[in-house]
Amino acid sequence: MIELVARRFRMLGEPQRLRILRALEHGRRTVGEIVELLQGNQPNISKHLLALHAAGLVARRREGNSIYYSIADPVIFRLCELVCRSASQDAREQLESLTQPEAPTTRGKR
Amino acid sequence: MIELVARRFRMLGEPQRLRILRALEHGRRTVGEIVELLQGNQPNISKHLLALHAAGLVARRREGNSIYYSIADPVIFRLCELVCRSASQDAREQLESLTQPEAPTTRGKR
DNA sequence: ACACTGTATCACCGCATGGTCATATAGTCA
DNA sequence: TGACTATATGACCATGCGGTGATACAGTGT
Repeated sequence: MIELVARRFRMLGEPQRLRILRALEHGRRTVGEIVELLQGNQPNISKHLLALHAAGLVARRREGNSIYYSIADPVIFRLCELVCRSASQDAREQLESLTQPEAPTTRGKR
Repeated sequence: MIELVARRFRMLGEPQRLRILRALEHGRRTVGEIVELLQGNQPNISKHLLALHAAGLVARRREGNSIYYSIADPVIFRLCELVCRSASQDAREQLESLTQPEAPTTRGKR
């Protein structure tokens, strides 16, 4: 169980994959489109897409000669939003504690 | 930005770290307590705790000779719950599609 | 100062994984 | 069938990272 959850998180733990998911946020895209969009090289993108597909995060559909990928599990974006918010807040606090070393607040001591 | 988010996800992408976080879910614990609880070896646990601390996910407080770690960012558990739900649902669907290869439903084709 | 406990650090190994190039495969069209 | 496009696969390298044992460091009590 824990292993499964960890695998999912690991899937989201690569910047390139996050970029790919973001590229799919507003609709399906073919491999080629994503490659061009991210300025990546084709085998790399393809590999990541296959991994995401194996993890059940994206769906895959052949159409003619191309293959369209799309988000299969929208929960992804909620996850990213949560992490994003929390991370940016964290960064802000760290900045504060750097600029004003004296901070007798309750929630410091990180 | 994306790099930061990815780093957070990667932090959650190791089973051992998830176990550590779970051990902290209901309150702070010392390193030794966690080591004993997870049957791990001390340097390993210590390393993970330091990493989690550097990532801002756990807080750290010295008390006498021991060091207490605690959850710094409860959003972690919301993340885990979301992933957990989605993962288990996914697993269920995969099972279904294995047992009944004929599934003319709308949401198949994964 | 010494012994003792708890935690962190160092050095090392092994492995999983991302990036990349070359190449294979599937599909389309003539 | 053959040429062409789109995607996947294989082989390879480099590297990041987790696990582990030995050891250093910090705090406490005597």
